[in-house]
Amino acid sequence: MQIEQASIGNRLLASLSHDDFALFAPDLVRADLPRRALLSSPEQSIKYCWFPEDGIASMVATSRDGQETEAGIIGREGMTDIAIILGAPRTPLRTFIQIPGKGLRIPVRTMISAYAASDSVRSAFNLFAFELLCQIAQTALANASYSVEQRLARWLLMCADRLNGEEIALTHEFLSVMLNVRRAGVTLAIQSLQSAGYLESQRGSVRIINRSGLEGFAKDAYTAPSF
Amino acid sequence: MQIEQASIGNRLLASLSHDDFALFAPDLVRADLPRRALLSSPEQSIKYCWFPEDGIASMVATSRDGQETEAGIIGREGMTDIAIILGAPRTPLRTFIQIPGKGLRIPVRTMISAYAASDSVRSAFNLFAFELLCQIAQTALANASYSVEQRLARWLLMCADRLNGEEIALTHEFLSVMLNVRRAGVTLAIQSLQSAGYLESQRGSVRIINRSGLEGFAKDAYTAPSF
DNA sequence: AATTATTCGTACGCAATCGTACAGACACAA
DNA sequence: TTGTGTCTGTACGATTGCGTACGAATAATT
Repeated sequence: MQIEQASIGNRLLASLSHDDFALFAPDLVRADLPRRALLSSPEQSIKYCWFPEDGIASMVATSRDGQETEAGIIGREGMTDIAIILGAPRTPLRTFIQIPGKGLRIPVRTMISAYAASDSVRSAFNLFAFELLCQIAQTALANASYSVEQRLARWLLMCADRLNGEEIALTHEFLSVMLNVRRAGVTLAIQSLQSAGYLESQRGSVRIINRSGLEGFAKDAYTAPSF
Repeated sequence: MQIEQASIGNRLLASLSHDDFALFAPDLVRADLPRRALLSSPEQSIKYCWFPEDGIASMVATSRDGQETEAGIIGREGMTDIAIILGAPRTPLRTFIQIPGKGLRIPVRTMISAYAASDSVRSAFNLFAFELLCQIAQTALANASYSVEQRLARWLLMCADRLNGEEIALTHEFLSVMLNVRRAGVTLAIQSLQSAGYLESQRGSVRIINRSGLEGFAKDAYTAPSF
């Protein structure tokens, strides 16, 4: 009944040693991650950490006046709510499912004790925390320096890195919130990338058809992930 | 000859227990932090972690095509090169001194072993790492959502939080690099904040004279620090 | 099949910011 | 004092992206 490590699609969990994994296994539960599922928010205390196996979670920075922008995304390479392992009881960041999929969840308490119990768990998770920090810093750079089209290109590439296909199921409206630009701006940007031959798009979905071209267009807004 | 904890102006170090501090004390060296001093960069491996006591260090995200934007700042509330404690051998972020001051440095090796040796050191430093992550996420939000004037206001407030006076010695040119805007844009923004009565500025320096007014102007671009 | 809700394409004027340039003000050194 | 370099104020057109709005296309529902 317990989940076997070999069956796990999340790379962070899969990379753990057998002994380390045993700290998690008894409390791991696999579950679907439906679109818009709220995994954590500033208002409520965190119950579970999630390890996505498919789909993408989005970390969003918000301000009281209603602004919100995506700071980073998390897929099968990582985990949600890094706040927990870093010892913060709450987080100012909202995390929710952007592209549905499935994943494994574990109670916060188990997460904390596993982190405390093993040096190697700590180092694996700390490293992911730092990767996340760097990703967020890149987002800050991209938001300040690059055009809407380039930021969109970056975003699509980062999504594709974390998914199985090159098909990304999202509406323009949704993308506009992530990038903090007009919905109409997304439409134009997608058209532009499409007419350059990098994408195909239908209602509610975008497909990358020329990945290297898209990378070239995004320039240094996008840097390939280290995982 | 060893530095006494009571004499320390860095809050992260000062907050450690006596025993924890003893892990650092033998290798701590106080030194000046002159303007533009490079504390770490992607190209070279990190030798020391720094604990500023006065002055401000800036973490900058860069891309090969020459864009650079500040992701976050570090003053006496924290330490530079969080990468070290999170186990990353290198960092994509450049850290350098923006406002000169002084601080304490410690060899990376000592830092790592102190982190490994004590649960309470770990939790103090992890918490700072998370605060930094949140600060960077806020920067990403600010860059995407707020005007140059508001971003400038945020930045000045964050600096003032980490300094002793309300005097901030920086040129427009320098600020323009931090915020990734035109130098002329900074001049206009400063004039605007000045004519609203929030600031005084002279060549090479800005002084906040109405802090609460400035906070009101910055709106939710700025959130007061938790330290 | 008809109706309703979502999503997308497109348009328009407007505001913010850019890139660039140049001259005046100030600071420091010779 | 005079010169030299740095810093700041200002200008102007160009460009990007915004806010808004409306209709058309596509899905979902009755």
